Amino acid sequence: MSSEKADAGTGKTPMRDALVAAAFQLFLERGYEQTTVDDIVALAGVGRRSFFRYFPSKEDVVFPDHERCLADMTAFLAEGADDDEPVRRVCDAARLVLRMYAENPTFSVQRYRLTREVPGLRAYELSVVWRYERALASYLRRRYEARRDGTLQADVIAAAVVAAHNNALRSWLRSDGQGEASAAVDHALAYVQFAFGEAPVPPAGERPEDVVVVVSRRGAPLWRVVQEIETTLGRA
Amino acid sequence: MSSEKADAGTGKTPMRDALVAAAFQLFLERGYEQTTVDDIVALAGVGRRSFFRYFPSKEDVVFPDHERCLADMTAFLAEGADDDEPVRRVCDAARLVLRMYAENPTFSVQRYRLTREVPGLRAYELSVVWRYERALASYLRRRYEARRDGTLQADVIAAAVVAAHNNALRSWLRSDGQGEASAAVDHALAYVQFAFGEAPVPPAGERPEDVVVVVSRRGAPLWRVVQEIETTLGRA
DNA sequence: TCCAAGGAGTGCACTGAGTGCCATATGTGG
DNA sequence: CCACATATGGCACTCAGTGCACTCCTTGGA
Repeated sequence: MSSEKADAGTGKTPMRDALVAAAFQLFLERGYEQTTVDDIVALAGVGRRSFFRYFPSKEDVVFPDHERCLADMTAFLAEGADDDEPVRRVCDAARLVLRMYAENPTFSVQRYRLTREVPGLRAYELSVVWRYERALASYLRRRYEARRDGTLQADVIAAAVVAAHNNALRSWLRSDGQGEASAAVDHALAYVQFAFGEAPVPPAGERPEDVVVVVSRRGAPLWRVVQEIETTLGRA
Repeated sequence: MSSEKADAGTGKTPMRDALVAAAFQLFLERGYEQTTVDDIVALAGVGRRSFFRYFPSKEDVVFPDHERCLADMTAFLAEGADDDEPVRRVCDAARLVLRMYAENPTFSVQRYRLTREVPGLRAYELSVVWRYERALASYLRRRYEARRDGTLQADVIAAAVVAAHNNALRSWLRSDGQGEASAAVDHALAYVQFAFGEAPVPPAGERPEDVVVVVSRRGAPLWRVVQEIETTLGRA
């Protein structure tokens, strides 16, 4: 009905936005810990109680859009429940987070500076990242149910994807949001995808028949063989 | 001198231990959030102010030994600054953490249950784990300075090692500390070591000459070759 | 034996985050 | 005009954490 909240789920409200704006203004000019919730609500011209209606804690106002992004990621993974290449799927899911950061470069950079300085915010960010990681891991766990060590692989790959994503994201944030963020993230994720045995975006024109391999001693452990290949190709 | 603190660095004092004991007794019988710092100091029979002398926050009393363990890990990595196989080194560093957990199985299991239930403690644990991960990552960053994408690889491998370690550790904790923890962790870490191209403990008797590989088209990308090998060996 | 000096522990008052409860608008449909 | 729900505000309270000053107690020296 038209009487429902027009922005159900998105979490966008004039009040909410006003609080975020007031909070960041003060955080940037005095610092996070030097700003009390009373300061924020005073500047926003609202009651103190309303702040905690919109944000369960003072830290939450710094990450106003992660809740929505996490929901997006969960939905994205749910619709790819039968993707052929699960690792690629979680990499694409990670790109959703990057996209959110890239939508507001200046805001993201400001927030990055804050979280780097303030230990409390860094800790809070960890718990946010942890939820993304768990979302990726539980997707992979479902996909790897049949495998031996499926949950182990799921956890490790999820952690690797998150680490690669964050490595690229942070280097982009450190450069004040200059340049193309997605290129760096693509590169980082391709590394992970390769390490865990899925092909990164297959270079067109490259067909299975193009590579012929002969291996002696079929019982040899895979790691030995790979080592040998690397030497043969001169990439060690 | 004999006048120095007898336990410099270890953080062990009668007072500290008494506080930890009192805290856990109350946490287990009433729950973490239902226990105030005043309750703890009352039970321990000490002044409230003393609590915060030994523990910067209420959460810290739940992880009384991680500070020391982190220092041990840093030292361990420092003395292996020229190890031939950095990945193995960080895996061994991770085993130090496992050892700390395994030294007090019942305590570790109790703490595990607490951290699983209480969101605040889970968040705090994340920041502890994060410090371990950063220690591993900065070791690897130094070792990989020369490599292209050295910091990326360092971050990803550190995250993978931590994830593998935690996967095995948690499954051990879930089983009430039954069985041999180190076996599961060894298995998990071997997976990571393999995925990132270092050989896990080389099966004795296995020599480079045992494996002969012939590859056509030396220009082919490594991932394609590995894929082919896997199919050839029937492990896909 | 007496006297500094320093550290360990304590008491007290204060700030600030977060919560529960109730009062007050501000609609909305009957 | 009346229920009724929903958004907001005010107030009082709990509790974590901090700064400061005070009391011991130990140790070492004269």
